[in-house]
Amino acid sequence: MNANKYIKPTESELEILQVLWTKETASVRDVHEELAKTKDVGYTTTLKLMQIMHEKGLVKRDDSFKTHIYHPAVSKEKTQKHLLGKMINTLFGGSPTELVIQALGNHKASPEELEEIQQLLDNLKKQ
Amino acid sequence: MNANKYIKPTESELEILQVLWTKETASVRDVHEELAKTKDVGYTTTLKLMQIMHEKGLVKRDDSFKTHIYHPAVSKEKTQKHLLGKMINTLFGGSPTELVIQALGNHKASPEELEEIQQLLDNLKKQ
DNA sequence: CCCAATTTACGATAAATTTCGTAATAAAAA
DNA sequence: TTTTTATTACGAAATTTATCGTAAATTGGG
Repeated sequence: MNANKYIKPTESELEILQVLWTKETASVRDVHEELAKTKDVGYTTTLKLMQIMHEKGLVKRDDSFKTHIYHPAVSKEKTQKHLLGKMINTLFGGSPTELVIQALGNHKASPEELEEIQQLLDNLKKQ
Repeated sequence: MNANKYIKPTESELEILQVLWTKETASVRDVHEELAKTKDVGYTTTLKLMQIMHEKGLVKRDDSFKTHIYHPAVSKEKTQKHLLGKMINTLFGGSPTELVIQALGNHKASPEELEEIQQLLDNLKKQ
């Protein structure tokens, strides 16, 4: 039996996942150099975090070479869904609509994006 | 001079703010009884958290009576905006549209709510 | 006034997260 | 082979967050 319990990534772990979702595959150094662009942090800190993420099952790795190669073990979509759901509950009183309105009201979207949302909305209305 | 720096509420602090935003004004006991409905936690824990929130400037209080009366010092809207913005950046690659699509796709909304979003969308398109 | 009940203050501990130093290991270069 | 460099492993410290027990203060009822 696989418990398969959802593990909530911490703030720092999310930053690392972001990099891995983009690169799909990366060494600790790859990830660290990416993080170092926007953050002042030591190499071994990133290493340690990625090791912990491996223990938690947030990432997989190929350690058949000296330089281990990591890749995400949780999908971006599932993680987005979980954390979004949580935010809707703790910050928007359980109303996804309230969140959508805030998001659209406060953050600019291009006409193309608005059209994309329109189509999704049309689909939802049909059902 | 007032630094006026944004303070990110922790998970627990957000739960308390939720209550205060709804009740507008509340004693520690009021808040605690609300939290206790869904959470197993001691009274002094809630008290301590609210005291810390007061130090941080997240809540204000009237302590001219024995039972102190608290109320939020940060608005729901501003807090939503901040945390939503952060989530858009760290989890949705900076695209509010991606977030909206996730939210609408994964969380049911009523026809009335869809209509509300439609109207907002129409307004945004006009500009 | 005195007692019981409620509330705040305070401090200590626990738990989770982040940080990094040092040593061991492996690989590459000289 | 010897030396240098890069990487991982490990453990400990620092930081942040959450928890609660105990004591002091305040209030209202008897």
